[in-house]
Amino acid sequence: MKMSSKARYGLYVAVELAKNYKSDEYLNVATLSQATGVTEKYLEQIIALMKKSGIVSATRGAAGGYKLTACPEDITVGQVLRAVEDNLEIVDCLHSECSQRGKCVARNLWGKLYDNINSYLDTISLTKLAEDDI
Amino acid sequence: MKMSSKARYGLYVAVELAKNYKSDEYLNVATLSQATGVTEKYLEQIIALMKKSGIVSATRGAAGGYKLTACPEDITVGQVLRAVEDNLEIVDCLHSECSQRGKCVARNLWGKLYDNINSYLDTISLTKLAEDDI
DNA sequence: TTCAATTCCTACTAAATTACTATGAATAGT
DNA sequence: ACTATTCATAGTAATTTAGTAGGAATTGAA
Repeated sequence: MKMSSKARYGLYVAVELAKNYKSDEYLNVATLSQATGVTEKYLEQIIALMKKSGIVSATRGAAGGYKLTACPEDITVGQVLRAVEDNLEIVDCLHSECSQRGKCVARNLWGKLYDNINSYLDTISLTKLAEDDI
Repeated sequence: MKMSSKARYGLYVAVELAKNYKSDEYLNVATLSQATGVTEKYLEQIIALMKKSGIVSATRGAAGGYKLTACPEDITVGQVLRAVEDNLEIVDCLHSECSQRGKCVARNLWGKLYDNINSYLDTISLTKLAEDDI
């Protein structure tokens, strides 16, 4: 059970955008790539997921780039990770087949664990994360 | 971030052994395979991990097999998962390289999340799991 | 002491997933 | 029109997961 690099990079991006929030300017992917050490092309894909989930907005062309759609106090680490890590879901036996068909002892457990993880992650805002106040 | 099949199968095995705990007899891998629907050879490997971590003991030969080393009230889901899922550790940036070298904002977060997950998983005994009292 | 039943050990392999790379179209501003 | 940017999508290499396979070691019973 591991966090993907997308999860980590997603947080890096979120923190950079949080730092830039007050300026109200867009940060482009080249800048974010430099700040985070992740290639531009990979970041594009990660940021696309964040955009899709609504925590980031974008504009194209000169002076284009990305910014947060809300202030960093109001965006949580949980939101970022759920956006970026398609699989925060721990296990997909909720939807798919299972050798135990219905009587799986783990099923309920995974659900509760998922809730537990998310409610923790949702207590941490980007501001807190950036300040390492966790 | 997904639970592996080993994690799930490990729990299946643990529950079977828990059910059998009172009898004080050993359950062999063929029986466990039938009960869980997992191949014998794969189960062997999984149970080996549980044995290595000390929650299961074994004996060979006729009437051999496996049993729990403690009563099911005293063994937690956390113990099983840590035994079986080498990677409950979420991320290994604690030991290895990281594009941010030291100033990684996520590092502390992963540690706290790990603690959070484990302390939850350690509140659930095998007895509770078997009864779905989670 | 031999035999059968079992665990134990370790190497191999196929499938899936992750972590990128690559190409180019669409759009916004000057 | 031109340039700077995001957006969309396809491809690929590396890693991990999930499982197979073969046989050695041990135990208990006849």
